[in-house]
Amino acid sequence: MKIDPETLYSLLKQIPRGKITTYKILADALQTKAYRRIGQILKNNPNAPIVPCHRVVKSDGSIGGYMGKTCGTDWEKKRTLLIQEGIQFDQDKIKNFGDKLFIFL
DNA sequence: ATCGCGGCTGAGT
DNA sequence: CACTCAGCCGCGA
Repeated sequence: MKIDPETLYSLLKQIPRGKITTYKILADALQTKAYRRIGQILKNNPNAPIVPCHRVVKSDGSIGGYMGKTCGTDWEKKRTLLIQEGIQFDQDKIKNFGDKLFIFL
């Protein structure tokens, strides 16, 4: 089954400031296993402004990548951006990761 | 149709 | 805890 980008974007937009989510969660919310597919959509995301890709991280708490050209190529800046969102970083991993996780109910 | 790749994940070593 | 391997889905060659 193909993933509906709109659905993916909708979920991302629901993420409140200071919260984050993972590919796994998104995939689960979409009822799919195409974790990677999600990443590819994000990098291709035509809705960069409404899709906070930087709020999507890997399940282990690291950023992962999100090098979408519309999202910016500066990985380091993203980390800083998240910090401004209220997320605390431990080197290249998120601090209190599980606590910041936003689950789609 | 097959192969390989990509912002990955989970289990195993 | 760090690294490796295999599985997952969609798309282009």
